[in-house]
Amino acid sequence: MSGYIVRMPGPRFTLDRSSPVPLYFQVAEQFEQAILTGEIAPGERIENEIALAKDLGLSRPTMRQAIQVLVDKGMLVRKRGVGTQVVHGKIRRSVELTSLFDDLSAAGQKPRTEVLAVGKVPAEEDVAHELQLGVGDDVWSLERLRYVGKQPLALMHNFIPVDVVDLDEVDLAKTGLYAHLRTTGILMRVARQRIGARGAGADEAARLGEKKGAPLLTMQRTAYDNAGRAVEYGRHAYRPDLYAFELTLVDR
Amino acid sequence: MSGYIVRMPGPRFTLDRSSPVPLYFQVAEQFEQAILTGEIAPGERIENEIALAKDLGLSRPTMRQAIQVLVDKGMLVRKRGVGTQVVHGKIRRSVELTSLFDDLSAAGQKPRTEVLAVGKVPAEEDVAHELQLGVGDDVWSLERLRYVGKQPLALMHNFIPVDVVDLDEVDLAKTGLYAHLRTTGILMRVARQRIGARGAGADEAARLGEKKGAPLLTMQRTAYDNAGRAVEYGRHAYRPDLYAFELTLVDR
DNA sequence: GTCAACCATTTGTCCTGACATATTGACGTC
DNA sequence: GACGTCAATATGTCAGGACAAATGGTTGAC
Repeated sequence: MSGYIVRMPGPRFTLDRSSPVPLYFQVAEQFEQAILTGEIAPGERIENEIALAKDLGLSRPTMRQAIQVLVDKGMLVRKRGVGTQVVHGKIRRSVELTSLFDDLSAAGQKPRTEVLAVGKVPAEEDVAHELQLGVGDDVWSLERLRYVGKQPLALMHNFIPVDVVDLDEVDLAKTGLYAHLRTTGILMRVARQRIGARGAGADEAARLGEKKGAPLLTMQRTAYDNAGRAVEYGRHAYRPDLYAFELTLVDR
Repeated sequence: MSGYIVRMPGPRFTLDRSSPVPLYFQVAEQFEQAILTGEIAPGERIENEIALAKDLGLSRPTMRQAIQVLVDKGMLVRKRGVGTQVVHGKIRRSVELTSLFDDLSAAGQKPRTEVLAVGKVPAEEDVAHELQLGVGDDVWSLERLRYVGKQPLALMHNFIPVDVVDLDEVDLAKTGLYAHLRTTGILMRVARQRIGARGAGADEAARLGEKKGAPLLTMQRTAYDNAGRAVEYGRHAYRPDLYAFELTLVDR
């Protein structure tokens, strides 16, 4: 035998076939836990698909689907003829379809949001173009300033078509915009982002506690729902000393 | 019947079963072409999986796999009980495991690279950490300045473990670093990136034709090969008026 | 006329089975 | 001892079938 073989005949992997959670997902979740806790070490090979499937009483396609989930997340790497092993390096969360509010909440920090302005405005040309509307059509305009502790972190400006949601009755200081959209049944499936940088304007600088011309990290995002309809367009500016985008790329 | 049904019984979809290219990939490629050329319009529903599989003489799993490729790219959206349709909005390339050189070449522009310094240096702490080496171990250090036309665009600093590749005999002014790594059999499968911004230092500013303190877009990337071994760590700075990162996020 | 229940459609999940292909190590020959 | 060949192993691809679940329209009852 070459090198050490694997543990993980799956001593405490449990499957609930009566659960509505798909089997492949149950397996993927438990594998992810085992990797994150270090129970399966980085670089370690896991057992082959067929044996794993047999151990868990699953078919090979289902087992493959479970492994694929983690491969897509960049936690596992497959090598034909060799096996599947855990990637080295600490795992970072990849960019997902969530907002900064979710990010910070998950990180255990205390984000605070100040709503600067909410209201309906006629869409300018770029907004109309991104949201697939006509120039001058009414859209919600939402400007917010986000803090972490006492530090201003991000200046966010969102535009939403008026027929998507009604923002008047929402306390956006307490609820994240994306969280609210989710509760109303708006599911965002695809988003296109553009990340760049530029110098701060005078007004931005004042809001963010920076000087005019100070470097800002910028992000523009257009999000689309299930039906391919554009539901949100946002232009945001971040203080680069407090925020950065991390992402994991996987080549397939 | 609701709405219009679909074209695309696949008049000129061709499959080559003797080709080494997987069938699902052949189908995905031709579908992608049809979408990019507008032959299948945004918002349009495509035929259901079973009918498509039958038309092309494939099994449903294979057909699903083909569609999944495009769903992962954010070009198609599936809805259970309804069907699969083309996403609205123009499709942008998502971030992939390629370098700026590839990006610009593909865009038809003429990138030029000036090699500022190549050599072996002892790894500093952060470099050693990212590359899973000891502090002081020799690594290749590669500094390059990239131009588009006469405009300096990016200042790039890469670090590569000495046992991964020999950079002495390579003309890095003509060959992209990633392209060279690929030709030597180094395949990068996973990369973790961090995108941020900061003000330019005096030396950077001079190199990039900017003023000291001017906003720069920064990217740090650590790439891992098949075996999960760290093969490259790079710290790069971009002129934000000439470059931005675009990416497509897909929620699954 | 309104609303609930039903049903057809379509994707989601899961199974069994088979063969192809890349990789690695062991064996055997020179 | 060095090198090429072969076999074992593991993932990659593909087929065909079955049932579950969500969606949206239609039908029927009130």
